[in-house]
Amino acid sequence: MLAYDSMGLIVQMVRKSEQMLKYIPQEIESKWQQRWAQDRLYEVNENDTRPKWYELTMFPYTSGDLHIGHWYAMAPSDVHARFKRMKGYNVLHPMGFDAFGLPAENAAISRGIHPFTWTMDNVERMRSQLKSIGAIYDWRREVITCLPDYYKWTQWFFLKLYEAGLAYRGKAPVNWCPKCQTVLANEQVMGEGLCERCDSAVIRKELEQWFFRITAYAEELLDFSHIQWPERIKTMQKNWIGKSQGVEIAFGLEDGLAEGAGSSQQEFRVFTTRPDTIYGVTFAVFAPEHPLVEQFTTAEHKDEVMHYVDRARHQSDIERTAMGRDKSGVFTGSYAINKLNGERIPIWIADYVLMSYGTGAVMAVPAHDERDFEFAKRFNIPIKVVIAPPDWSGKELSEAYVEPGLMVNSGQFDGLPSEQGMEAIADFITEKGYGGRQTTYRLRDWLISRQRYWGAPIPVVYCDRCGLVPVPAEELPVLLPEDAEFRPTGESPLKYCETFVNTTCPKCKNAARRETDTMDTFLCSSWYFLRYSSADYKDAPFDGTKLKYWLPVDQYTGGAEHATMHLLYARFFIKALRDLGIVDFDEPFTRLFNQGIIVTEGKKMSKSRGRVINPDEYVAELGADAVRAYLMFVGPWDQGGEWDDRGLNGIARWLNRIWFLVLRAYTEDEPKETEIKNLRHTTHKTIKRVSEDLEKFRFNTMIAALMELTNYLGKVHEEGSVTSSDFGEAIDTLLLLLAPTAPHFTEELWTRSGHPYSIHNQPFPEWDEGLVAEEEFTLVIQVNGKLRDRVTVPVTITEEEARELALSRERIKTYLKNGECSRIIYVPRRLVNIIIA
RNA sequence: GCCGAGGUGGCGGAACCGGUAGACGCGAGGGACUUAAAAUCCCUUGGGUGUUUAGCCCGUGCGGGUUCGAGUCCCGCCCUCGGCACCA
Repeated sequence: MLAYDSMGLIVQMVRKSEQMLKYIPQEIESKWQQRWAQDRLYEVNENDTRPKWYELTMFPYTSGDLHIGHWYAMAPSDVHARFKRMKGYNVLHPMGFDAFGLPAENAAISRGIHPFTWTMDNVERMRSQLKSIGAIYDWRREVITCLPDYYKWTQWFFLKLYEAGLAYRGKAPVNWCPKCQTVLANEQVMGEGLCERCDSAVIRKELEQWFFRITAYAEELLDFSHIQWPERIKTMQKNWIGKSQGVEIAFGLEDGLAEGAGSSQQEFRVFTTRPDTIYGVTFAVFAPEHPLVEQFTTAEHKDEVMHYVDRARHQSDIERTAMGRDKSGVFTGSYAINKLNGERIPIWIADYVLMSYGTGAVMAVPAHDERDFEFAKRFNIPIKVVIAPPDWSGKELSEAYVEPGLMVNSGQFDGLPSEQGMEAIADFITEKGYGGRQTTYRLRDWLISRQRYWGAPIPVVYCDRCGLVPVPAEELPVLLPEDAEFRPTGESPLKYCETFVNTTCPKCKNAARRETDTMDTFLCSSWYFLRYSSADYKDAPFDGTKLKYWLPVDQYTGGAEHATMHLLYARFFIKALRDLGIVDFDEPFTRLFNQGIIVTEGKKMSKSRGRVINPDEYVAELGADAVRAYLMFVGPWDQGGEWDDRGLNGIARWLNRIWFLVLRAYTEDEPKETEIKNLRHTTHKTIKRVSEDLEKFRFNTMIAALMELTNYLGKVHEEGSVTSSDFGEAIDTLLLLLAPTAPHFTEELWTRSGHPYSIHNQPFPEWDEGLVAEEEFTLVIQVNGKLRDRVTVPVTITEEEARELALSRERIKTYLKNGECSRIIYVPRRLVNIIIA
């Protein structure tokens, strides 16, 4: 036995030598990354006996540097993919770049760099940053959407959809900046309806553009029964598609008022979800841009109406529909006839009616619609109650009554509850031939035209003789000209690029002009996940055999901000391809998980506010593994989290403790059976927790479980209370459980502790339910629902024993003195609650 | 306004199906080691009270309710974040 003093000295010396053993990530991370790449450890192929698992992360836009938000998306999904890999799946987890789009063009305009150069420089930088994550990306499959090898097929898909009648040209009002000569996305229109680039007033302009007929799939897109997606996202898509059922009904136009062009129309149609209120119609309203407006406006109102229409056209959608705005409108001088009661009602135009929804005209029922009520009040139009509110005395309403009720003032339908009235009137209208039941969607067709350079050119030619001619597939790709000029005006460079515009007609070989619009980048991202299956395939967008093997995507992860755009477009695209016989599945992404956003100082990171965390310096200092683990620890992945360097230090300390634990010699000191049993129990419980957490993306609690195991093993190490082999087994388990999270760190420790390379080819540990099972539990004893005592008891305890034990406890007895025990509640494996009156 | 998510210590967050609130980590305080600092290790850490290793009271945004028992369920509010915006 050593004396205490010298014992202390030895401990000191050991501690000192440990410091020399310190975990230095810089020495191991690049080493293993190189080794894995050299050994093609993560390259995957189709000839594999394991079941396939396609785990996809939304590819990043090539905006510049990768920031911590990218890591927050990439690292946890890689952990999940690695977990699946260790669980015995043949895992495809690819990476690529969404490379077309506005920012590249803006950089070109403001800094004189060609968009291609700007984008590819960003790709280079982002790729090397991505490599530092230590993910299992199979880089042979990289996809970059702005390369001709890729966009050739984007164009090919366009042609396919065109042939199928799913792509068409049409006019659509858009946000148009007269100065920039470009269409603006809603988000590019600033508050007052000004262009974000040049501050000019944005107007609404009718432009001839290309559309995809996504509305043809509206009904099928509402069916989520074959995919496992978050409720949140499904609800958002449902609301976005906005199905509503009602009736379309014709109103007559009063004769003799129309003056305009020859064949004047005798009626018009409106859509309503409330046919039960049709007797309460006191006016009709048309959208200002409705084509009939000109026809039925009377001479004396012409000036006023034209003025209003013109004003509406100069307002953006945003401005026009801004909340809290007073209703505006003008009377046209014409009247319509309500066919059900023969009443004559004035026709107005107002900008609260949208041309893009329903028929562009509404029957207004001020008594039972808030907007119509407001409008009627403003212009002194009668308000006629046809659905009686409860306890209605026949008085005027102070606000619209929109709830169901009994029908009044409705002719033969009086007395019917409004729900029945809807059906009765719908039937009546159908019988009389006035109209019929109709389903309407809020969803509009997908506008894919962009008046910009940096996108895939729409492969179409306009010929004076042959008209619109699609470019034959063999002539693809229609290449973007390299020599386009970027003028600060923001005008579409293609329009002014003679060498691009001037071409020959594929049909008649005479001079013709190319379409100068390019395609929305959401098109590129609607099929990139197909390309990963065979990224270098030359004869088609993908190799059919490989596609069949990998697709659909088993697990997709990405931000919830894509709920109604990318995720909906991709679903549509796949359904369209399926109907064209190009793919044989219905949905692109079987499972979906949305991660939250990582914030600093409680706010979203934004480049403009200088609040962006760059991961590089943290990776350089503490290692990618620490950053990976930290990002998963900050909070539930779907809720995002707060970036705090101090928390990152905590993770680094934890990894250090594991480092010592594994490499420091273990000495047995009288191993005890109970301790060995306890060790196995704890280890297996952790395997279970970690496996279940990983499966469900609950990364934060998974890390906590591993920390607990580490702390426990630390104690065991100090006490030497189990055999060396038992301890070694537990350490191996810890490393295996940690391997998906900290791939470099665990590979180093795995090989250092004498195991053959590579830990990542090891199966994930399995737990033994028998070892997980508890032998004891803490029985809680409550009196009147308040915790008063607890005892550790065997799980085999019977109710009778538990009751007796509870009542026999000294502490409980003191409570029993104060009153009669009226009842005892026993919850197995939990508690005894004694009720004292 | 509507839809969705959320509100728990000084902070990030745990808590299965209604059953021990605060796991795990950060931060803070104290101690050990050190000439010193860093690093590391140990102890304490929701608030109050107390005879200070017992015990008791309060406590999960606010107000009610259901229940033997509520962070969890119900009703009514308040606040934060994300999305959508006159959809007939």
